[in-house]
Amino acid sequence: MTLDRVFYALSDSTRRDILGRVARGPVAVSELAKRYQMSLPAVVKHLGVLGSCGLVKTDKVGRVRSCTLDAAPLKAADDWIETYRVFWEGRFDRLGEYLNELSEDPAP
Amino acid sequence: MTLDRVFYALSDSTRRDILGRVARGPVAVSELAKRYQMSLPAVVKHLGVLGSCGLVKTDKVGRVRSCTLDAAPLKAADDWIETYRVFWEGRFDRLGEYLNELSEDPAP
DNA sequence: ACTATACTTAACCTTTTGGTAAAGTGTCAA
DNA sequence: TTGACACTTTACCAAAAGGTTAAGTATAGT
Repeated sequence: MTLDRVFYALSDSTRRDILGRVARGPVAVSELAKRYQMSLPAVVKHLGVLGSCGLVKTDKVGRVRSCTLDAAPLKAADDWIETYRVFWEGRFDRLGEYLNELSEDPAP
Repeated sequence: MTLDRVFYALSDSTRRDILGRVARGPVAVSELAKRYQMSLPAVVKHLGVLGSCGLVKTDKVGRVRSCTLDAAPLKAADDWIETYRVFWEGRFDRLGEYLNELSEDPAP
């Protein structure tokens, strides 16, 4: 599922850092790569992970590929986590309604 | 980092489904395993992933191990995602303050 | 004591991930 | 036109992930 890949993309600190950087505005791939102690192809692979779940869009003009953030998939991730908010907020008076939101499906 | 493991734990639909189940109350391992088309050791491995990042606590009494939800790590994940909320809500009037929240550190 | 239950552990297998190095391609600029 | 730059592609590697089966251990019930 898409949600799988979004959460997976977020499970690496380099990729989260990349999101932090592209959130500030378009960045070139090589510019981005300077921030990390790894080869450029490695950074490109991380961008591939972020791109395949839609978190980062790229646009190549000339020889420069610019990367920008698309936060829409983060909303999907947030919506999923949101269901559990009552548990860490301790609003057990609202627990019932939240439990009803949780699916009762047999298997995934 | 812990956040790595939390997001990683959430990147699998079986594990997310397990969270949905334990949220409803304590469940035994074998009871849980009945829901999935995989062997019991496979389910135990998923529980290991969920346990190692703190999302699921277990308590063995007799020969039965009961699993319960601990949503605290979800709050950490939510806090991270929350920083980006402005991007999918399109509140670009507030963009500036959110950008300041994003860390400016050189490398992770 | 015997047996079924509920895990637990171990060994193994395949695929995916995250990285590398090195060579190739396309574009800009002097 | 020549060279530097910005990727891009390819081939490779080690480790981790997700699953399997099979055997082992501890407890509960008869």
